[in-house]
Amino acid sequence: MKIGELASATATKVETVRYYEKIGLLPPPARTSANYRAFGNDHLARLSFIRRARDLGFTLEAVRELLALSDDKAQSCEAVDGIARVHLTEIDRKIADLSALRGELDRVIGSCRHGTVADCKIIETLGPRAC
Amino acid sequence: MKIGELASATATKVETVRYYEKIGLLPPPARTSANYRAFGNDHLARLSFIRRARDLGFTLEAVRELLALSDDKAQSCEAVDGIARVHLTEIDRKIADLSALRGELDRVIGSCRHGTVADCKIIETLGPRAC
DNA sequence: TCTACGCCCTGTAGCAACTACAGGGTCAAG
DNA sequence: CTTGACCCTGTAGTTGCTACAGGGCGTAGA
Repeated sequence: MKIGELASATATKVETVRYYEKIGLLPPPARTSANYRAFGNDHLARLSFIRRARDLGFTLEAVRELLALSDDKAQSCEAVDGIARVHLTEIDRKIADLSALRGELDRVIGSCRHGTVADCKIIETLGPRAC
Repeated sequence: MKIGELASATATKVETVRYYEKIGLLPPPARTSANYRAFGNDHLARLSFIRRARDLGFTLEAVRELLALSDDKAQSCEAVDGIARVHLTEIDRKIADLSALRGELDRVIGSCRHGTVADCKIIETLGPRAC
């Protein structure tokens, strides 16, 4: 399988595949006589794994750990569960932060009286004399 | 005012202040004979503005626009309102995305039976044969 | 056979928004 | 007179890609 085929099979860009190889997330594939990368089904499986984990918001570092864990089938999956739970906590924190921010921004926008910038409540809120 | 004082007065790191100057967000201040930056109250006000806008999640590019608008006091504040509304929409989208992701991750974690990696539902979900 | 086109290769630089050095200079206190 | 805290410039690192530049390969049509 050439890099373009692998990329389209996993909805990834060609450059991203090469990037994953460069940072050691994908093992270097065999090469054809023309020095083209020749990927196998193991690469397809691994890249699919990476993409799904990324879609779930895991960082590349977390993906790297998950891949290492998934290679050791006999191990208990506590570590896997732990990584996922830490990630969930982070997402919860982000949602909370964004919601608070949303509320404040909404308040700021609501105070706009659509006059000139001189009386703009939004600018005033940001300025040093407000608050 | 020296850079350290300005930084601590605005809860900013010294390097960040220098960075804002470098990218033209803060005007270059006067210098002392020892070549130390000497900031005035205008700098303090401007940096406070920048920090508040950043805390509300505006990008530096948006902050740059807001600063430009706030300098033109006679202008209508429609543009300001517009920038804020666009930003609010983006935040709403981010919250929705994160919430969807959170739900999926929660489901994945809930399926974990705490056995070995070989039977781990989390790993399975990420792998190519699941789903 | 030529050539045009699409794919492939490497390597480097760019994005946001900082952060962290390295390698120096200055200044006030003890 | 030395110690330590602060200041300076400039460069490189962070995350996760993305976008070239400048070349090579392979196949289909004229």
